[in-house]
Amino acid sequence: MTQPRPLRADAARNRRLLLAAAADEFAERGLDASVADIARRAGIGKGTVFRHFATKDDLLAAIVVDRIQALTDVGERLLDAADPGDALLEFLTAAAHQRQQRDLSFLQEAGDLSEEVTRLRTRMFHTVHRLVDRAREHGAIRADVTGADVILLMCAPNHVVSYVPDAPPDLWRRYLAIIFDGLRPQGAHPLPQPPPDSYGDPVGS
Amino acid sequence: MTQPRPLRADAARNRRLLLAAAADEFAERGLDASVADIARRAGIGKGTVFRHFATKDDLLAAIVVDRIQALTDVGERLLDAADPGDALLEFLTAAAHQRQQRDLSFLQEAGDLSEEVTRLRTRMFHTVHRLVDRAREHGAIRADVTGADVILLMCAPNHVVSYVPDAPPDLWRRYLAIIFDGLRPQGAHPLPQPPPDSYGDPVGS
DNA sequence: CGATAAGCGGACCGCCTGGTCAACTTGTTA
DNA sequence: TAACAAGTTGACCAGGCGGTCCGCTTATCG
Repeated sequence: MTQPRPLRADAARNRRLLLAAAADEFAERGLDASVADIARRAGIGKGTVFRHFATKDDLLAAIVVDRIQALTDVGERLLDAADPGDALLEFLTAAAHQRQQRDLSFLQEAGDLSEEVTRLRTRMFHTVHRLVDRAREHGAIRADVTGADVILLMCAPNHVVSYVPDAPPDLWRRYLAIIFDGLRPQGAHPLPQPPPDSYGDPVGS
Repeated sequence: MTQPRPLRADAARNRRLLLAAAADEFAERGLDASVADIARRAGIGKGTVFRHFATKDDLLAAIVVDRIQALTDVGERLLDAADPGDALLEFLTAAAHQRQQRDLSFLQEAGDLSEEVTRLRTRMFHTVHRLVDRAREHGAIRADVTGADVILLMCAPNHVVSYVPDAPPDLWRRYLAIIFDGLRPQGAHPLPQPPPDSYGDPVGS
């Protein structure tokens, strides 16, 4: 069902170099990183990039799929943690940690890259909803925030930090802590607007 | 000291159309909006754009200067409000409100556009620091957050909302409320990282 | 080893971008 | 109204982009 013939050894090596270089380049320069630069960084020709991935978006999708996959795994593993509040915080920490480089908006902006990305993202959103529901039932977060809220806020710590030049690598933890405090029930003020009704919601949930 | 000759009537009109079109276009498409599109939207020729502003960055700077100016005015007016906590919240509301369209990162990314932008931005940051200091002294926000923190978090509500397609125009208020709750002293957990030491800090303050 | 196809790479293409320019139009003023 | 400077414009340019292609290299395997 998958490829009948395995990659040639050098091709496999180049593919790894390419993915690593692309991840770095996207992380540093954002989505506008040029294919030529990525190829140069990987030490391969530009043509080789397009042999491995038909378009630049396909290359990006491959990286994004990887990240979403990893994050979903973390989330699902945390679903039966003892303390649901800690579990949610840990999940958000993992999410921000894997994105600690420049804000890529990996999970959000890359929405329409491919069917696979969409599918995996939906699955990840589903996991977040369950983590949030558990935390809410446990009284660890306020009653009026939803999974969609958390999904939207998930990227904020990285985004915030991206503005400060030469930021210490763990600065995002500070803003995650502030935002998470805003999600806690203690001292919560009523929210002025309803949550977005469908964003990030698994269909029918 | 300023221009000896006033603009011709049609030129002034075009300038206004241009600035309005550019603001809209930047708001909708972000910083990548093309000069040609802006000109088309304004109903003028592309050459005319460059007669009014030598470069695309100059055009952007003109808009940014305007926004920063307006925001600083709001902030300074709020400096002697009765309730410093409310004043800070109101300032953040004004900041998010003026940026309620697509996330432009006006204040942050546009850092090096011109000397004037840098100067005005520094002045605005100074105002924020004073608002935050007052709010903290008044016990309205937690002791461990700084002006730099608030400056960084200022854009987060807009950024967060920018991910949801067809968001209700006031949705950002919801996330501003959550983040502001995270800034309050009630139920605050200690922050894991020190604040950025210099970002947004007026020199020597 | 020798044959073969998988893999490689850089010249090349079309497109779009920010920016220039010289011919043309028009508001202003005496 | 006449004359001139201020303003307008779209064709044009160089540069960079994603993507293609074909002659060359090289890993693989009988």
